[in-house]
Amino acid sequence: MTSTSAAAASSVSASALLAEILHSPDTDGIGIRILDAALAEYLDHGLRRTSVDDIARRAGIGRATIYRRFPNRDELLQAVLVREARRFFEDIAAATADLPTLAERLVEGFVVGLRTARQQPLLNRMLTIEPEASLPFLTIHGGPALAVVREFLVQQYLASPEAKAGNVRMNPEEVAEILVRLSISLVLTPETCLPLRTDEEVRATAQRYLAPLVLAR
Amino acid sequence: MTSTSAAAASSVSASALLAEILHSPDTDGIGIRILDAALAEYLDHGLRRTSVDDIARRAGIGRATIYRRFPNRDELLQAVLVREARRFFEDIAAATADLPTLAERLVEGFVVGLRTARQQPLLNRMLTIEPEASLPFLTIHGGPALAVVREFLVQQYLASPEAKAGNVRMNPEEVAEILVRLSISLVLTPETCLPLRTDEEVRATAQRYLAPLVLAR
DNA sequence: CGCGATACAGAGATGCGATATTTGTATCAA
DNA sequence: TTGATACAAATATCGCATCTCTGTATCGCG
Repeated sequence: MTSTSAAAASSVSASALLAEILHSPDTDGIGIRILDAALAEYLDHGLRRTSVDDIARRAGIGRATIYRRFPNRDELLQAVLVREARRFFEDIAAATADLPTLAERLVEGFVVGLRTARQQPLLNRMLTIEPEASLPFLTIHGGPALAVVREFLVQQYLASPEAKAGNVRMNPEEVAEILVRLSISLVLTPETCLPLRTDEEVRATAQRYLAPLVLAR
Repeated sequence: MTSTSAAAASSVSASALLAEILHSPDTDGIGIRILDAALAEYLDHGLRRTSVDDIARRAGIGRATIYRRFPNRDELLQAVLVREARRFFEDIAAATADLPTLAERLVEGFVVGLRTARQQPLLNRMLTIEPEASLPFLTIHGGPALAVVREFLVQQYLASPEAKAGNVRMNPEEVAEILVRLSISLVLTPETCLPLRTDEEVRATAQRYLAPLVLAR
């Protein structure tokens, strides 16, 4: 293994990567079984200690079959991460789809995003058992990840009826980035004096400190 | 070397650690030479690859002398970090001492804090050459560091004339934590869409997005 | 044709002694 | 109080052998 890197996406633009995540091609039954097995192995033994053989055995298929779907080990990991990211985005989108105002989308997106990220099994498992591999992609090499989530939120904001009506003064990119940075920070360093234990607390805190960002400038 | 850890401060309270930093005993000439030499060695070769011998040779003193001032290798590192932290706090305090309002202190503290952190030689050097050692103390084990800076900012806010007058509605701890989390995030992941290139841009951005926090709730 | 199984070379990881360095303490003379 | 030296124990480092894994090719099979 040379890189363990799954965020080699640094070169492509954030919006291109986001599009790839949101419209990732549906794989067939075997493809899903491979991704499921890979995810399970990653959770059990980490990225480092998971071999393609382990995944194949868990999926009950031949190792060659995996190489027929995925160019190499790293791209398989990439595919697993893309799927998790898509699920993450779908959760947020589902929770904010019916909200008309920008402020509501912002607050609820933060609530659901933070909760989902905090509960994300793979993310949290990697942070605890393989921080040396995962931390860099959320910090010093976190530009791409940050940009993708930011662009997704921008998309969500711009899709709101209020935004479509055209009376929005805030800069969606900038506000989104602030929210994403705070969320990442809270996932990486959960110890906080902010009331963020329950969803209700998160909502109230976001209401108080983040909702006003809609009016900035 | 067993820990490389300098943030073993997890057990002591943040305010106690802050007091230790702000009122760290002034060392004599030799003590300063040791700290200077240690800092220089850390910058040149990193924490991992610097031995007590290296530091002694650079300081032009005997190795035993170092052990007479500092219990062990780790506490020497600790002392260097405490001194850097004190300088960092002093920079912020000096820049905001004459500012009467809470909002001004908040904005200028952010401007100076971000600039100073971005330019901090040791911090940036460690993040680039030894991320595996430094990243955890700003992320998964970043609670203590976060709390110390937060408590310092709270102290700064409460020292403002406006706060002393008693008409402050905001929760200083919570607002401070948001600022610190954003600052750390920006240092760890400099890639941003926010206008934060020059001091003027940082000030304007803080004015727009952070100053309103004073009025929260 | 896609799958599972097998074989294979090259790369990379792992384990393990031997060696060298470093740590922390003690002791000495200046 | 300092610098120099000595010392044992703990770590780090290195070389080397071994093993595992990756990625590709090739087979027979349903």
